[in-house]
Amino acid sequence: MLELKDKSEEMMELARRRGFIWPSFEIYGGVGGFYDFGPLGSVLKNKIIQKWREFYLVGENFFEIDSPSVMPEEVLKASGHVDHFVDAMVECKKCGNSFKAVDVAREATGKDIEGMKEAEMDEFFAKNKVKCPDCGGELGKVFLFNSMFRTFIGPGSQRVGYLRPETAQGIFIDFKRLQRYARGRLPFGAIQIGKGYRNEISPRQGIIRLREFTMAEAEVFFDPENPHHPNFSSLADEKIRLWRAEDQIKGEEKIVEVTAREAVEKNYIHNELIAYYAALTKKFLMELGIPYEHIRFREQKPWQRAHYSSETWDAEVYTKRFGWVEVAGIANRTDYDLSRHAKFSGEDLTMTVGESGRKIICHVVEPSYGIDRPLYCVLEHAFVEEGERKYLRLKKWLAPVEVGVFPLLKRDGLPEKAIQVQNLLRSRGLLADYDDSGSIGRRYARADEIGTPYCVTVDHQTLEDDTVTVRDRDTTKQVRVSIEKLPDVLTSLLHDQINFENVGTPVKK
RNA sequence: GCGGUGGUAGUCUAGCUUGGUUAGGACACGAGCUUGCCAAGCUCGCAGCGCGGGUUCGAAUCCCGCCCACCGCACCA
Repeated sequence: MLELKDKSEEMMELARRRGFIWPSFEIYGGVGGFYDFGPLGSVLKNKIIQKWREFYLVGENFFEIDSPSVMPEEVLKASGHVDHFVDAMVECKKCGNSFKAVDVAREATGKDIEGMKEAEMDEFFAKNKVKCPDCGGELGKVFLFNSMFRTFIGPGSQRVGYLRPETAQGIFIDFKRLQRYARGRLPFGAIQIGKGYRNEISPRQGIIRLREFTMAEAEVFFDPENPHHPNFSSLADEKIRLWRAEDQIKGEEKIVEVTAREAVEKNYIHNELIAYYAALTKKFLMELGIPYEHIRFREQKPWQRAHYSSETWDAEVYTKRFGWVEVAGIANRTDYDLSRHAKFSGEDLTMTVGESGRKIICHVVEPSYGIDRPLYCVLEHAFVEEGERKYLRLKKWLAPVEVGVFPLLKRDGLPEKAIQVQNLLRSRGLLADYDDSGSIGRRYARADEIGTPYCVTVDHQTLEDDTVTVRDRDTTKQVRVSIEKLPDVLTSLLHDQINFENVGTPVKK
């Protein structure tokens, strides 16, 4: 176990050193829960987002929108976040420390006061003569700490706003226009990719718990009388591993492996759309390079669910560092959000369906993904050690540098030729980096470390016949390819469309 | 938030106990030489005591506060 932890620490050190992930505000000492993506991390992150768009924008044919991160208070009152996104706290009048009211009560009296109103908590503390757990001082009144970042819109601090805790609300707000855009089609989906903000009391676990993070969310609107996905059959036979709430409650770590169809038939998952998106999520994660056995879906127990959810399945990925990590959640949000926004805004958010002209409030199934967490999982799973050789075995298409271009020697015109090759590759849309520093072996090692799948080397033979060697990261084998064919060959290789052995003449070591 | 441990170049680290060193090394990085394919070698170079205060003639070293990281607890809608 210790050894495994060292390995993931080594991976994080690599990520920091080579420009994937950096602590934010570092020269001012840093602030917990915030991270920057460096040059390589940014590309990697964007590639993950691009893949997600392939799944949801292209594959599902959903509508993408982009709405503000700052939201006026009314929106989040309606959504329930102002009231439910909170912790009750007490502050000591003497030493000034703040504590969770529930914890202080449990520590002092052994009683659970979860669910009480603030006034009831005040009464409870007074009756039980509860003092500050740190200094024994008098406790102040219970107050609610909301985990949303609060701000003001405009000068004069009149209008309260919050940084959005989820991108989803932006979609619900636009429902009227979206359903018109969909021209009556149901189900239809809308997606949004962007930052979300949660003012965590104590962020931990590096990039796993951030105060500002990127999420990719889809809201699938459907008629509650017809909760079917038109393409369910295309994923019905996909296998998924489920950890049901029932088994969790029994204390059993029992995983049932079923197809999406069986999950619905056996009533493990109570909604076909959820089963469909679970299967799609599994495919997405595997596409990023997460192995099947390291993916499971955990059903949230009733009391764990968000205030808006009637059923939630979390997609979890196994990591050495943090154990099972939630990377996506698929929730049945019912008509909660639309009903609430209809009520609070006074707008009609119903939709008319079918020949009967039936008016319905759409129900919503929400597949909601983090981007930062899967990115961590991708890095951790990609990091391999083969003796002294340590490198990222990233999926080829995911690598932030796709090709390294090296002159074998720094003379005889080889650097100039290599730069020409690099320019050719970049002009064809490939992320190609040039490196002429140190021995050729060192350069291969540098490239391997950041997961560069192919390295092209220009040697003396290049000057004679315009061919170069192409080296495969995983096997270190080389083939000789003509420069003319190089862009197409590399592009095909990156998308696993051809076999490395078949792209050119093998080079003897 | 609580308790514990820690913070010295890009990275890993010596020095801290017992205050006074030009703060040492290794790797990495850069320049040059060398090098016809997998972290070779040589020369030179860049670069550091988390932040703020205090004690002291003098602080990387002692004291206080803060920040950050790691472990455990709690939290994770």
